[in-house]
This record gives sequence, C-alpha cells and structure tokens, in this order.
Amino acid sequence: MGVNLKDIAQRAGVSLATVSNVVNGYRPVGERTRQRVQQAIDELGYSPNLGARHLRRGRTGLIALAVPELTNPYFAELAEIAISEAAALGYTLVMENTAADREAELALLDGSRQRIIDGLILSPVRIGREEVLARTAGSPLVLIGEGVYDVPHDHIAIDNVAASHAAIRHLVAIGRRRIAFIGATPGGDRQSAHLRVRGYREALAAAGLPYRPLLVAGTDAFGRLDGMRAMRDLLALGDPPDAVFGYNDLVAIGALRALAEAGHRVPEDVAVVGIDDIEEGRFTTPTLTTIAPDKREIGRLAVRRLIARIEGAEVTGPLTVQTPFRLLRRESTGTPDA
Amino acid sequence: MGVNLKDIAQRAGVSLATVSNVVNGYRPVGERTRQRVQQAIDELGYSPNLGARHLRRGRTGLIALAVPELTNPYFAELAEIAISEAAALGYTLVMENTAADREAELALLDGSRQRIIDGLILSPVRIGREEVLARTAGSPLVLIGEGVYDVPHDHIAIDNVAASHAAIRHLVAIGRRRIAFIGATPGGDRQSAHLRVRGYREALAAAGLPYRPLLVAGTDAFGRLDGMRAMRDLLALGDPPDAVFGYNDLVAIGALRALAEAGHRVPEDVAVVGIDDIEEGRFTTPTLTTIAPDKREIGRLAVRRLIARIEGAEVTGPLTVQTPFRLLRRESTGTPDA
DNA sequence: GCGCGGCTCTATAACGTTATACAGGTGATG
DNA sequence: CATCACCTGTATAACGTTATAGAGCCGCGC
Repeated sequence: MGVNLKDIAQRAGVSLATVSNVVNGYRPVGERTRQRVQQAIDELGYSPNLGARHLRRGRTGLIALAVPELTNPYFAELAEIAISEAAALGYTLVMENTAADREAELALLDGSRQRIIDGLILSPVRIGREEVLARTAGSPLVLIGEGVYDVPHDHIAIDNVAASHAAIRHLVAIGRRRIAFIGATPGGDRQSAHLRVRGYREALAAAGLPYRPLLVAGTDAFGRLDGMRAMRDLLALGDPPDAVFGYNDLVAIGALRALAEAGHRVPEDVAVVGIDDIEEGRFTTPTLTTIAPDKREIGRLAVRRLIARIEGAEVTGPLTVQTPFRLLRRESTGTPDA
Repeated sequence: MGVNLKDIAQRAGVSLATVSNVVNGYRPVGERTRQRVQQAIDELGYSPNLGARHLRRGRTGLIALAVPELTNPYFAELAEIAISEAAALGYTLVMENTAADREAELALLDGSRQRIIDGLILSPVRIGREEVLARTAGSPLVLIGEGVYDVPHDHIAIDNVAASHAAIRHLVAIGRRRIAFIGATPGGDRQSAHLRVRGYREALAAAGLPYRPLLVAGTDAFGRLDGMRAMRDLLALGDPPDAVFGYNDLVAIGALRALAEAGHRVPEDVAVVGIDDIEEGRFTTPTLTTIAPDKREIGRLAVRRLIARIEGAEVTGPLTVQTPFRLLRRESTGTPDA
C-alpha cells in the first residue's frame, strides 16, 4: 500500500541497504548518493513501516501511560505533559485506562499487551509490592504516584506525608481546630490514602490537636461525588468540622458543593484544602486552596527514566524520586496568595 | 526474547503452520493435534508477537483518537468511552493531542504516523473541507464534532444549530431578554462556533428578540479562562446581559466564576447555560444547566464506523450522523429538573 | 606491481507471523 | 480397482525492515 524502502531504492538507483542507512544513519553514506536518496524519499513521501522496523529491532517506539481514570483532570494534565515529552524523544505514548481495576492493572503488569509496548508508566491503585515483584514481563516499568515501595523499578512521587503536613499546618495556622480528612480507604491496598492520613495525624499531633476518628471519612473512590457524600456525612455529625482536607482536589470540590448545598460558608464556617492543583480549582467558588505537585516534573521524569531504561542507558541515582510540591493559598482557606 | 510459534511447534511436534492454524482458527485442525498444540501453548505461555502479525496482515490493530485538548473533560469523557469500545472490538486506541494546532491536524491527516495506525478519529478545529479532501493517506477517517461537511468520510456530530435553539428557547422561557453568547471566533475556521452562533441568532429572531452584536463575545480558545475574561467584558458593558449561553461548559464555568467575583447572583441576575454536560458542571455552585450530547453514542458510533471501514465492511446509511442531545436544567437557570 | 587498509556500497539472512501451494492418506464413488 | 474428493498436515514464500558479511574501487607504501 504505502511507499517502502524498495521503491526508494529503485527510484534512486541504489540498494535497499543504502536507503536504510540514509534513513537511520547507521553507517556512513557518500554525500552524492545521500542526496539522491533523500530526494527520492521526499518525492515519493516515504515513511518507515514501524511494524517491520519493530519486528527487526525488537522495539516498537510505543510506551504506555496507565492511569486509573482518564477523566480525572490530574491525570489528563499529566498525560498531556507526558505525551509531548515522549514525542520529543521520538516515542508515541499510548493511554491505558485501568479504571482502578485490579485485574486491569495485573494484565498490564505482565501483560499480553506488553509485546507491543516498549515500556510502561503505571499509576497503581489496587496492586502492591508483591504483585509488582511477581511480574514476569521484562520490559521497563516506571511507577508514579501511589505508594509501592521497595521494588526494583523507578518510582516518581511526591512525599505524601510531607504534603499532608503542609496542608494541615496551613489550616492550623489560620486557626482551625476540628480538621477533617476525606478520602481514607478501608482496605490496605491504597497506599497514597494511608500516607496522606498518616501525615494528617502526625501534623495534628505536632500542633497539639487531638485525633478524632469520626473526622476521618472513608470513600469508595476519589471523585467529586465521593467527596460530596463524605462531606454530607461529616456535616451530619453533632459537632461538624471547621476545616476539611481532601485526598485530592476532586474530593475537595465535592466537599465544596456539599457545603454550599447545606448553606455553610467557605472559608468562614469551614475551610477546604485539596491536593493536585487541577485547573478546575482555580474557577470554583470559592477558589480552592491546594497542594500543587510539580506535574511537569513528574511527567517529564517518568518518561525520561522509562526511555533511558528502554534504550539501555545507565541511570544513576536512586530509583525513587520525590518531586517538589507547593501550597497554593486560595479563597477556600481565606488567604489567597498575592 | 518471548516464546514464539517455532518453540510451540517443536514442543508439540508439529509444523509452524499448524500452530498458527490452531491459534487463529484459519483452517481446520484435527482434534488430537489441536489438543497437543494447545497444551504446549499453555505450558510455555505463548502469546503472539503483534508486530510480526501486523507486518504480515497489514494491520496494526491500533486506531487513534485525535482531540484538540486532553484536558477538556468533554474529550476525556469521550475518550474513556471510545477506549473501552475499541477494546471490546479487539483494537487499541491511541490518544493524540492536536493542541488545536493546524499543523498537528494536517500531520495527522495524511500523516507519517498513519503507517502505524489503521484508522483515525479526528475532532478537527483548524482545518476544513479542502484540507480533508486533499489528504492522500488511504486509511479510514471518521470526523467528530466540528463542522467539516460534504467530505467522503463518516461524520458524527450533534445538530449544533438545533442545540443552540434549545438553549436559547429555555432562556427565553424563563423570561430572559438580553441573552449573550460567549465563544464566537473571529476566523472562519471553527465551524462549530459559527453554527452555534447561527442557532443563537435564529432562536432570538424566533422569539422576537433583537440581535445585539455587543452581546456576542469572541474568545481565543474555549477554556475556563476564556469564558471568564469574556464575561468580565460583558459585565463592563453599560447594560449587561441577563443570561449567557456559552460555547461549551468550560466557557460557561469561566463565566460563572467571573459573575461570582463581580458579585452577581446566578441565576437571579444572570442565567447561564453551557454545552457538553461535563461532570464538573454538576458540582459547580450553582450547578450548570447544559445541553447534553449523547457522548456514549458518539464515542461508540465513531469507533464502530471506523473499525467497520477498516475491516472493509459495507456501511450502509448516510455518512453524516447527528446524535441526539438533551437540555439538562440545573441551578444556573433556576429551574432544576426533578 | 602487489598487498593492504579505508571507504562506499551491495547482497542477503534474519525477525515471527500468515497464506498459499502442495503432499500424503483415507474413504467414497463409478 | 481406478478415480476422485476430501481432510490433515507440511513446506515455504512473502510482509518491510535492519545488521552482518563481503565486494569493488581507490590510493598509498613497500
């Protein structure tokens, strides 16, 4: 169907191998033949058949980014960054949606699909250390976000405990005492939530505030609806909180909605903080204070590490990298940054 | 690296071709040999090398969905649907981000990447009929959303003019008279915006309301920030509108934010309507009235049409399909549905 | 004049799969 | 009993690319 190496070779009057060498620069080619070949390529509009190239080279040039939900703006924003970074390095990034499903994550890990993908960036939700260690597939794996530690793979994440500290310290600093957390999860399989709860507890203790289990609300997932429902439950308590820290911005936005419905003022009655710095939080009413991870750094680092491994480069430094974050003060805690 | 057909053939004591036939069912195989082969496959854990298969078959099993921005929730929600539909039909969907860039759209159209992709679903923004007609690539193309008409390709979209009618009729029904539109664009290259403006004008006329050019605000893009800025400009008018119809939900949400900042009540002072029914609009304060396209239908139809073309099936019926939409009345127009 | 190294370029064998043509055997049919 | 059709299975040629081995040519030094 398409134009192939043979067509170019005929047109330019050279051999197949020479055309290949012009295209790939694998071996030097004389200046005059190079020009003839290049002209033929331009005229016929040749582009290599990646399937065949892969078959021969053993690589496809495809990497995958697997996230628990495409519709979470955090992952969408991360994906945009990762896609452009991958493109800049000559790779195509394929999005995979695990839908936070354990089977889907396992399938990706040592998956049938792996045969067509050079490497995988995975944001795990339902699997842990054991599953990662047990995987058989040989292609490189980079983990992002959630807490699967002590495995022989690169891992890019923020320091969840420290992030929680920063959020709680801020709420304490503006005078809040009954601070709730939304987004704890019952099972032991979602490490990030646990780390964020741990940071929450530690920061409360450091501020000399009591830890009240009633103020820690569990959720099934981490969407707006989950945050809204949990907030409603918290408001139904005899003595509701004067501040809420959400597992992420979506949960916090759900909480904002529940507060508005119930007629509570934010931040006067209840202050709200999230994590992720999704664009949406800059347009809510009130705007949402948040812990902003460096998404650009996470996306770029994950892609670069993965590609470095694929290409067999020696990667120095520790496997686990913690990327920086900042507290962005906005209206939902009453003290917008300048 | 992996286990291949030859390994299985040796193990089972049969020929390569027989193993291939067992795997693909291309030709009948005797019951006893089939079992021996199947056993060998199970024992060695064979899965076919997709690169080689595709080299031979001439197809990769990859289709692409190219959208102007991944971070627009409308496209993220559409992508989730399309990905699962594609997976159900045995294809892998690759996301492409054109970033609303003309060159990126052109590159995809008759693109270098086409060699690795069996077909393309494109949401065009910067290109029109001529560019689509001029494309050389032979792989199937399905257009979604924007208005590129009269081309020999499948096209799935809502009736933009009718959608505008519905929105404006609703605003008129609740008593609004000075209705603004946000999201017109100066260039003639974004058909959807023009169609939505046309519907807006027609509906105004039908309601006996004057068309006031000052109330039609142009934007550079269709994000929250664009909507916010345009709304600010509208409020600066001597006689501001009592209702706003946004090009999409994001623009409308930006308008909500500008209204809140300026201290206007929604819907009492200004009513707001968007298009897309993104989840975010169910959690804004106030919740956002919107025209809800049937995203599931659009995503499924686009994928199915594309795959049908790829597989050479005869597709009957017209090329252009207009999918249904509904008006969802929420707080921003003061009359939530039951 | 001969051998040798360096430089271009070529011929060709893979990579793992699928489709085609064919071989061998068996049973049915004339 | 010969012929034919059928059913299983095999050998092999692609698909388009890249890497390896080597061929031809030129100039240089002995």
